[in-house]
Amino acid sequence: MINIKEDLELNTLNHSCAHLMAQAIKHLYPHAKFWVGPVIEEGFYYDMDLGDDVIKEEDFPRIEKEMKKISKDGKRIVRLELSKEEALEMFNDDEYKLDIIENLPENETITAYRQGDYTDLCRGPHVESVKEIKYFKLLKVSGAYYKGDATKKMLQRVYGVCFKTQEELDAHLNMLEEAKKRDHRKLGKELKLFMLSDYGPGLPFWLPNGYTLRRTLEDFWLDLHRKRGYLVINTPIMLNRQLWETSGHWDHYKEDMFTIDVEDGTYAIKPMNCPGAILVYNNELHSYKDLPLRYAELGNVHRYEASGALNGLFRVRGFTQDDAHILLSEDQIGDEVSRIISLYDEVYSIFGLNYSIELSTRPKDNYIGDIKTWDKAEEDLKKACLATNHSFKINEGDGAFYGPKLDFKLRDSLNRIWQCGTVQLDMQLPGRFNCTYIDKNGEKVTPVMIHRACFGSLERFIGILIENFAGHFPLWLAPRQVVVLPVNNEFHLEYANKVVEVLKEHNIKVELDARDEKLGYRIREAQMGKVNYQVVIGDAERDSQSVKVRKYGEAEQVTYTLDEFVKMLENEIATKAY
RNA sequence: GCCGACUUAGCUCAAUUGGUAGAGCAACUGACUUGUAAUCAGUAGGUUGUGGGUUCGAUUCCUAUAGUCGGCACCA
Repeated sequence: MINIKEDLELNTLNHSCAHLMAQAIKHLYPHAKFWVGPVIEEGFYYDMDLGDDVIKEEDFPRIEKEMKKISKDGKRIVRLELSKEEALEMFNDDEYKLDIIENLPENETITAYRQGDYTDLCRGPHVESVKEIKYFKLLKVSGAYYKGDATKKMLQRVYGVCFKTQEELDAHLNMLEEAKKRDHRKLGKELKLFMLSDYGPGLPFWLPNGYTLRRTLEDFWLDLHRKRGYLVINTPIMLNRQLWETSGHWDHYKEDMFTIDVEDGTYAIKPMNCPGAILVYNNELHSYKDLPLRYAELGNVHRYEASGALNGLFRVRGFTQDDAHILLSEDQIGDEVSRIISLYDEVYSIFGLNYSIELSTRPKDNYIGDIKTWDKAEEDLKKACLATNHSFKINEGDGAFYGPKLDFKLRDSLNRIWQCGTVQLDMQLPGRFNCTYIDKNGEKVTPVMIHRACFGSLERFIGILIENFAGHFPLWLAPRQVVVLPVNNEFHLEYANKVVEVLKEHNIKVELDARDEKLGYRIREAQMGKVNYQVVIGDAERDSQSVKVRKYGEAEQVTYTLDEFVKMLENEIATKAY
């Protein structure tokens, strides 16, 4: 992925391209008014108000043509310095620019950039002349709320990208095409991993291959957490409304919960697992000696997500969180968070995934608890990051109402960012549910709770894995590890069956493909199905009790004894190589 | 939820300005008996997402609705 932010020159070029696009649009839609047009990680966009007009993707060629024309014309880009008064005067017919100017400090010099017949309010910098802006492409158009506020008017946003050379632009567009081939929705269908139905938007169905992969992932997760001292539990899928009133969810998130009315009241399908874990904690009396108590749960939750938010496995209405709720004393927070981060490191590195950490701090208004506790908690999270050698970005005011959190962000094949892991400190819920433990002095004390999930949700994480591996999973995770192909059923089926039996005895996920088709045909299907190993059985193999093996994506054929092959597979599975 | 686009056979896609839906693959049947990415022939498969409307006639135009996709907003 090309990261424009890292290249200041490219950054400037893209910003200038946004102006060029605005100028072209202004030529074609003279009544157009422009809000803001910043550079983003990959290119730029510009938000605009076109009145009753609508720009569609089919209009892009027209706009690009106009942009090229302006670029060819080669006007210089001139920087203007204005006082606030002059700026207000210059843009007096544009309520959007006036809005920006009015919010600028009183005595600051305001700059605008002029290229030919187009002048835009802008901090700059820009390239010297529009003729430098040559290799660009408009990519997508969408609605975008004015000031990002859903209660305000919706503007139109056009996205584009600009490069210094045609080659770089082509490479970028080619990369976008390639990325589409890794799309988990496409691969999920092709490899028969999961499906979706109109009868349940956002409620994925796991097909045999996908479910096999998912179960492997779950087993891996369970083993890992038991080894790390977690107690694995399972709590009900729905619970009485009163519980959600106590937890605060009924007030805050009622609209997002699925509810069921029955004779003895209203039940809500759980949108999260924490209240269940707390009931488990409260089931017995605890001593300070027992802390931290780590309850882990693969918890199936449901949330009524906005229809427009749904997206393959990335954003769904029913999903399984690899959740854990850790109850501990305040002085244990730092150590525990460090343990959690190192666990995430271990897990993500097994899959070869890169991530970035964001620390979300106390919201401005909507928070519970005292500031001192918040500050301490935020400090604990920071220290844990530093202790485990991680840098982090701060998301000011983005924490949950009950506590600050660390979010672990992963990227999909299209470079979109998805939150997967999370570590959230909660100084509220244990109090609401009267959780206690007995301290050294025999006093009842309220513990702190950490909510944490490493994958985030199995659905989302598997979506990321599908894209990361482009559907070719490491052997330990692969739902289809080996396919055995007898050349001729009449002469080779018996030995092929024996090979299958032996592999099954060693828990290898093996299939026999003895269909009445040519070998080339079956090979092709095995390759397209991204089966890790294909084993051909013919005269030579039968006579020497061996197997001829070809690895997915490789041309080389290697002959092993059956025993060697089994050992090789077992070794590869054990090392989790990818 | 909002803005825009899309929805045709199991899958991937066609169908001139509105003229009555086609192909490849898959499936099924038969022949072929196969050595590393598609053997050949035949058969069957569709109320064009769904409901209204305009029209002599709608896959095509209008409208409502559902789903999907790209963003926006949201994401406990």
